[in-house]
Amino acid sequence: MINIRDIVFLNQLGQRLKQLRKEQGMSQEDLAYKADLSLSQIGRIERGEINPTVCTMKVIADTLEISVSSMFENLIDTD
Amino acid sequence: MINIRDIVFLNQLGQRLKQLRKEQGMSQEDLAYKADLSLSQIGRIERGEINPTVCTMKVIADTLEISVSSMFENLIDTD
DNA sequence: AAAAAATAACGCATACATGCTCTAACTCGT
DNA sequence: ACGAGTTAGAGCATGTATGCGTTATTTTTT
Repeated sequence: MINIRDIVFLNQLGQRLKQLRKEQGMSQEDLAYKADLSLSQIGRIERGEINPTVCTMKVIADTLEISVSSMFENLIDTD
Repeated sequence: MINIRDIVFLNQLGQRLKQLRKEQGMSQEDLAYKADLSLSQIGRIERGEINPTVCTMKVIADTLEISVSSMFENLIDTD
């Protein structure tokens, strides 16, 4: 089975999430609670450790009151 | 473990993908080959059967030569 | 109508996303 | 420096995404 994980993309997405979360003055725990996700999962996504599912990103976007589309905009180059 | 699958959202995304693919005159097999994904996976996503990962959607978006962000725009209500 | 192409629908094996719990390491304000 | 809050890290269990076949069904072409 081929691994399609795109590490650069996942890091960018993680940074983007962290930025959006902080803009709302929320801690990872706040976001986890409101989105009904685990705290560890929020951390792993922000660190780019995992390849989350689209529904996970949707509940996060809903919680941050933004569209899924805009969640994937302005992805920041990290390296 | 709580299931966060959003069936409505996944159906919308599947329809959106099918629309984008057909706009390019590609078959599921064409897309699968170019994106280096399995044919069955493309079908399952278009049917809204599964909750794909963001990297899967990224390789599909890349193959369709669109941004991930626009992949999540214009999601069509199916109900 | 028949053939061909495309899509759907199976089942199975493997990898991994997610939740949970605990501990460690930061980052603050006092 | 201390303590409180926040984030990181690790390990385990479970569900599921994905790939790979194969067969059925649908759609398109001739």
